Amino acid sequence: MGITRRKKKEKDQRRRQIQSAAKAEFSERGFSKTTMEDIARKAELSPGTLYLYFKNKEELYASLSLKILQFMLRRMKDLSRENDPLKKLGILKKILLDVYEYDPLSLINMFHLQSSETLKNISPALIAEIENRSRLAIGEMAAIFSEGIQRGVFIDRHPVALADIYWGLFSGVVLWEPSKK
Amino acid sequence: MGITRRKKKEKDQRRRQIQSAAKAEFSERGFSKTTMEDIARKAELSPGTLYLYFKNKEELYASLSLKILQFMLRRMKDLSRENDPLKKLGILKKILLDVYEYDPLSLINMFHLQSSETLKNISPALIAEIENRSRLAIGEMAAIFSEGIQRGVFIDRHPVALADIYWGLFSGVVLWEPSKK
Amino acid sequence: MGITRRKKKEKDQRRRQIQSAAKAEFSERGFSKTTMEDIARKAELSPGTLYLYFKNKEELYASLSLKILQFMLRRMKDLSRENDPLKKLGILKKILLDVYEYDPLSLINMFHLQSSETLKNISPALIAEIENRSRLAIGEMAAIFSEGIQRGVFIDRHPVALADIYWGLFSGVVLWEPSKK
Amino acid sequence: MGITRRKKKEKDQRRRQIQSAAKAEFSERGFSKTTMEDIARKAELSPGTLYLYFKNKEELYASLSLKILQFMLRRMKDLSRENDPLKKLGILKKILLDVYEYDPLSLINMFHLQSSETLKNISPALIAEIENRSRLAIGEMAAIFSEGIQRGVFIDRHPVALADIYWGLFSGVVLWEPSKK
DNA sequence: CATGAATGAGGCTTCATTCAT
DNA sequence: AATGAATGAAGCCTCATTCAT
Repeated sequence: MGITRRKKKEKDQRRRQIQSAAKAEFSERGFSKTTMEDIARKAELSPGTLYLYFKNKEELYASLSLKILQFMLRRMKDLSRENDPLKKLGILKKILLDVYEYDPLSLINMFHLQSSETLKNISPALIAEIENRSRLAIGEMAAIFSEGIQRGVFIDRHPVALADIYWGLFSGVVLWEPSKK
Repeated sequence: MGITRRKKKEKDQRRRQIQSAAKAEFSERGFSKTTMEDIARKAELSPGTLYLYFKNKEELYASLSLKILQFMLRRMKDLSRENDPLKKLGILKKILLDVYEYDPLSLINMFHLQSSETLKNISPALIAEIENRSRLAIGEMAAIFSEGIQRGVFIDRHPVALADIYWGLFSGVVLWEPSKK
Repeated sequence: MGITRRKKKEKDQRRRQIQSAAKAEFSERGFSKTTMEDIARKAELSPGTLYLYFKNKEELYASLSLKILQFMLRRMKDLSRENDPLKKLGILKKILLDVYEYDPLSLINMFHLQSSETLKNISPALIAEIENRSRLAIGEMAAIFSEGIQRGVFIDRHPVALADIYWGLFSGVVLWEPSKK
Repeated sequence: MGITRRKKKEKDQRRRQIQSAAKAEFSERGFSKTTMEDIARKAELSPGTLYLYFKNKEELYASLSLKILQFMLRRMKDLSRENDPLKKLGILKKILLDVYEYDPLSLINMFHLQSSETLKNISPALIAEIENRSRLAIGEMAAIFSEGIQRGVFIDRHPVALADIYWGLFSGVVLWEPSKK
């Protein structure tokens, strides 16, 4: 089934091509101001083609979040190899920076997705998957703080709150960065 | 001129009424997803009336940023009364928290304005004013770091960069907050 | 409240103006081939205006059925004044012809609505109302046959079936009529 | 020419396969709401293939009418063997019922074709052929009435009008039937 | 011949903005 | 000044049709 395989590969390639164009456009103009035609033009495709790969505009947008979360979770595997909470925090910092470098635009999209309106046109399955991975990521971070508190290395606050703050600080810097142009 | 004065007062009052409604709606749904009719309904006015007070949707949006920046700059006057860079930083923290408490929604809108889409329909004059005030605020903050570095209290990095980071952290926390629902 | 009253009247008038244009266009080209712009042009309005009076294309279409059913039911009041089943049948024939003459186009639309796809964009309330009235009309007809059978004037078949047949014959002639051009 | 013959047979077979799928889909959802992909899926072919057998959607639709008309005309040959107008009418009734039973869906499609939207994309040749056969069928029916009137068996009305009415009643019942669900 | 990915025209609908009252 | 009905441009999306493989 060599042909089938190649077909699949080309299809995946096309998907990525669209996602790449979408990422650039969404990041530059935001979700609402970006038109499907903008994305199609950037991807050098016709508008109709986008719909062969993504059910609608919102799913295309959300798919970008999924990608970056996937990458982040993969990298978070590293954390389990380290024991010292402080060092874990260091690794976490490194991971977040890596994620930012790997794909700053997607990251920004994700923050927008999370901090903005409920995107009601996204299929429940996709939403569930994103929420699931988000929870995993925050949970992973909370675990670091939880352990640090237990060992008396970090101050005693709710671990999830600490993870939230850390995350908030990071996203603040990330969001602020491009606005300086 | 008593009547003229009263007229002016009523007009200002109406303006604020609209801004207040706009603030709430923009914060909840974001700029693009908020319709002028949403705002009019919330302000208990008709859509047409909004245009008697604001040239268009974007200017109404931008005017919210202006308001909070005004407040912030007024509060920043306090900084000049203090000499010690570390204490100044403490006061700055206090100011930022005050600003957040004074009007979190406007603040969120402002961060969105800065970090997101290019609002090309805003009149150059208004943009200039916002940029000007933003620069003033960041400059005020940079001055703190600059002084601290000179006195050897802070590490030696570019003061504006430090101010940016501080500001980024702040906005990160502010923007992250509501997304936790 | 003279002004309010006048406003209401004008609004009703506009609704009818749109329905009238829609009726003509739908009858000529059928539901799917008729565009909202066609209707707007015929009504000498802009496309957007149609949506101030009807939620969407399907509701506009369905509203035409409602109108004709209303007329028909009003006319069916006459039936109760007559006792003889055969004469009732005569009156019924007259009513159907009146309905056809009153508004042949709407009648055709209604048959298309009934005999075609499920129009899933119609609000449940409107669907319920149409179905309710349809049932009333068929019920009224069935009652005639039921009585006629009891008195031995009509052959003994299920009254609703007879009503269906009668209705089917009538709609057959009605549908056939315009196709001869 | 055995191979050529077989090829032709396979081609015909494919054509019928498509028509069969089209018939089912058109009957269920109507012309406009049925997509070429719907039909292709039902026929277990790809959309592109349909265009190898039919010039476009409308011709595919119209071809269904042609088929049933062909069948009807073939059956109408029987009429010439009978002399008595009343008996002819009985045979006609039988024929119409046969046609309905032979292929109710095509019949419904045909009535829709005739009673609804102008199908301007159909090739003039095909339209001509359909109209021709329709006229033949109606003519055949009119002949019955004509003869019956001459012999004083039927009331004296225009024979074509009588044929139309008879045909209208028939189509009414046919179209009404499925709408009762 | 068959495929099915790609195209792009065109339809429905929303909403910022205007303007007659 | 205030209204709110009307406008019409523009966006999302569908789907008949084509064409390279």
